[in-house]
Amino acid sequence: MMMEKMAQMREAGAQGIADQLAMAIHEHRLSPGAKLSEDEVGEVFGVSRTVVRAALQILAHDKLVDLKRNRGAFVAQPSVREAREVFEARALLEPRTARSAAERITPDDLSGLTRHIEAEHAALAADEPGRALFLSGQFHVEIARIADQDTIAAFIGQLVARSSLIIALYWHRRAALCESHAHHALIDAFAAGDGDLAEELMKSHLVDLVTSLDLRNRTSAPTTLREALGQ
Amino acid sequence: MMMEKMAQMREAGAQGIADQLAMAIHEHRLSPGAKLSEDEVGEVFGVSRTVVRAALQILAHDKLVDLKRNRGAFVAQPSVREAREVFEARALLEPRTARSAAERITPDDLSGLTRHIEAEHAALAADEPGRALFLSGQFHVEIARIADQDTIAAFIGQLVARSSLIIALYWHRRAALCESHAHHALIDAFAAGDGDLAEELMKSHLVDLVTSLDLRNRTSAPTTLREALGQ
DNA sequence: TGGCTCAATATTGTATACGATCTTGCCAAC
DNA sequence: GTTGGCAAGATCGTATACAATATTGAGCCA
Repeated sequence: MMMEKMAQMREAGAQGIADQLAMAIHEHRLSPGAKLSEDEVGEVFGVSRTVVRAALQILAHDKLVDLKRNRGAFVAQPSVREAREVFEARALLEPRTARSAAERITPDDLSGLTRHIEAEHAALAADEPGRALFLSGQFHVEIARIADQDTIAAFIGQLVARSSLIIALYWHRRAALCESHAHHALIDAFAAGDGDLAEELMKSHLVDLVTSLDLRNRTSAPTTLREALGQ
Repeated sequence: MMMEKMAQMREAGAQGIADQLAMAIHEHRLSPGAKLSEDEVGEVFGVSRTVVRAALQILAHDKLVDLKRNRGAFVAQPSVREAREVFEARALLEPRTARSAAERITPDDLSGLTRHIEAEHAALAADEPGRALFLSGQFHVEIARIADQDTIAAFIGQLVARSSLIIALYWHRRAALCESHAHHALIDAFAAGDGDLAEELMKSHLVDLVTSLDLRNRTSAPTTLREALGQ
């Protein structure tokens, strides 16, 4: 595991560093509000601030970090409003994409998805809930890839990553197993080539996700007193 | 007009430069395949390569420019496949967003949209078809803003900009007036608060847009012989 | 004359240096 | 004791310098 990380570090470059930071955020190893100092990140990855800044800009564009002028980069803290918007966008994109995937899925894709879920279970068994969450998100991206829609897949990838931040901030109900069940049901629909069912399952899966959050309008006051203890 | 440009230049910074380049691309003043040399752009805007690189990265992330390692930045040349994907994504996002907009539009929003269309007509009358195309695209973004969905609006903004590149490459039929008519019809639906109609109109408007393109699968060979005269 | 190698040039990739801005802690004044 | 300002430190924003890579043209050989 340590060696794996070292190898990833060598493949660096701005995009590589951004990918690793994004994964750390996605796996909840970096919490919302955490400061990402340019010097510190540069030291960790063994590069200069120039490339670190490029990486942070990439993450800022994906709304995973907030870039505050002359103050630095911080892991983003999506507002309640932003959280609703993210899931609204997912509700528009993912159900119809799941239908397309069901209509054109191949046996290879299907076994790939199955392996994906198995990896997710393994992560849970290994007591790595962050990694399980990441894999659970990638499941959604994979569906878009199967639907042969790279552009939509890119959007969903960004929305899924932001969803991970939203979950870190607003998670309420325990529903890890529920997630897994929904994904299994989707795979069954894919295997049956049932587009209608896949679309409907994805739709309700996303509704379940939102329902598992606590998006009551508090956390809007905190802005006044400097992130309200967030940072 | 010259003064306006100078003023925009002063508000620069990486995002400002990216915005201006994006608008130039959107207005077809920069053609697909055009090279954006760091030194040249830096000289034009009076900044160093550092900030130019940041601007180009922003545009690359929006898929408006291609960043080729050790070769430079070029205005993107979307493939036929990418073109189809962009309009597929728009078809998922925009009709339902238009419905939401119709359901919550205010009189101020409505007059704003009307002024928007008038500006588009004025640009056409002034023989600035590029600017008219840009305004026509912003109309779609404005609808998402009226629907109170900033996240979706950002996606649509990116897709609209890429659509402008696609139009530059694959435009076939003259349909400038047709566009205008579709937007007028949408405004009427908004004024009537008719969500069903707005959704349906947007759906067919997007279909019309795709239909006006020539997306037959040629232009995949050109890749071989270096942009095939594109650059 | 045609093709190949290699050097010269140009452009990007990265690091470092310097200036600007913000934070923070201290001290004085009320 | 609290508040205000000021100075020292830290961090970011930008410019510049140098290294790496790709392109181009000339010269050489077949």
